[in-house]
Amino acid sequence: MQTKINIGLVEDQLLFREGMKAILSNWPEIEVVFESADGYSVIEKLDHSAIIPDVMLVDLSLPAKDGKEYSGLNVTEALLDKFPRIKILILSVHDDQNFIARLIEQGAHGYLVKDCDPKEVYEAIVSLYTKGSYINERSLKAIQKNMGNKPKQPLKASVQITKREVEILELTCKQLTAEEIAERLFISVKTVNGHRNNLLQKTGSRNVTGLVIYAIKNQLVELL
Amino acid sequence: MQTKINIGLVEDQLLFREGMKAILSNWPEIEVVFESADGYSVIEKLDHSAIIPDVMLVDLSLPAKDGKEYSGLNVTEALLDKFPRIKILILSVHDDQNFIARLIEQGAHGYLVKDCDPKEVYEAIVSLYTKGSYINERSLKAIQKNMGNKPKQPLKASVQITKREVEILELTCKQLTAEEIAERLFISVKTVNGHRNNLLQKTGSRNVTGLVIYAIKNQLVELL
DNA sequence: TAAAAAATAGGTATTAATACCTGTTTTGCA
DNA sequence: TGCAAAACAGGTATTAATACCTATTTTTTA
Repeated sequence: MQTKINIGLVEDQLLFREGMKAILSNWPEIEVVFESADGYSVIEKLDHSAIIPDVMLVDLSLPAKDGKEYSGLNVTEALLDKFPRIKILILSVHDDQNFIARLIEQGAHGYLVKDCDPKEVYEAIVSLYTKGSYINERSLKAIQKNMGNKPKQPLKASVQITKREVEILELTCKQLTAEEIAERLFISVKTVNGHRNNLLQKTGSRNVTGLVIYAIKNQLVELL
Repeated sequence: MQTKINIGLVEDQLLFREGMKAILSNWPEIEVVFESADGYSVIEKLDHSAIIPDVMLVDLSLPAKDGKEYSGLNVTEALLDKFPRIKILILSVHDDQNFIARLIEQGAHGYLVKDCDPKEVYEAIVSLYTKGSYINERSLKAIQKNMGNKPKQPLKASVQITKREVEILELTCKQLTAEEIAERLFISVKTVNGHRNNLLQKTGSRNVTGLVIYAIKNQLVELL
């Protein structure tokens, strides 16, 4: 009779969450005791939760709310700060070496691609619970490659994008020019360009291309 | 003793696929008999498959290959053409009314958001099997809203983006200017702009913003 | 209610992108 | 091997975006 490993899920898609629960139910020593569909209420929910999970599976690309970011990264930061005993396993659709390295550097205890085998998830969870971390081959390579590779920019400055700026971003993504946006919003072109310049600053972009990518990555705009 | 409903899954993420199988295993009358991680091999796999599924769950945003598109949409088209008896249920992360309407117009028999309840998936499958379609409230609204709303542009012109154009797209998404791309590829700025102009034409975009969005939507570039 | 943040608007340059052309060379395929 | 597509490159304008500023008004929040 061993102790159960308590799992928490932070993932916006209900289907994926349910699927994960169904998968994990194959291993009786694992139990999902916490769930959240978003990042911004995780800490609050945990404060009112009877059971604190041992391992938290966090989706990297959680949707933003009101222009504020609550990505898996932010959740990781917050968890490390408030619930340092919880081990964090990042789940992501992406498989970027550079990114994995930075994530682990930030404090995540493990990283898995959503395309991985269910068994790997199990192994990762057990490893996180018993050893405190799970570094698979890919992650290890990622870390090694990025070792000493300074100048490391901060992964995200965790900047605050204002409501108006999100509007500008949305219309920019709809291929409107600054002039058209100005007309649409009944403001001066100068103002629109001011917002754009601020956005370029805040997001560390060089041009609209960067803004669009940023907006999509941080789910500030709808892609379809 | 009733007949089993044979299900096929077309979804690139293994975890999601496994999760879906686990979820569906709750209903004994449903069985997953076919799987594909991509869109371009579905027809071929079906040709060699002993059991043809009754209902095919297709992820809308399947990755492209070699610049050719094989989205859920293309799979739908191909399936309708070659295996018209298979009912198609589109799964998507997005919830855009306009898009749902067009998808159903294209021949899909049902549409579900990935954020839905597992029970809804079951209901949709049963409905597709028994009635041949599954239109929930949202989908219905979407269709009604778009009824008669001509001028309907084709959902996708299914244009062919060349290898070089994809390169240009990738570098453009990395925020390089035309001049920088020219340097990088050892070609003239004029050529780069030529490619860009062609891309604008082919994708029906007004500016780089449109190109970036197109590239991401069609997964011609990596987002991270 | 005072201070901070956001939104507004202006000026002045420079650089980049886009819209039209024309044409040649290279490459892949039937 | 010959055709078609792709890649290449040039010219000439025009429009849009970006990089710097400064400064006022409105809104939010502590």
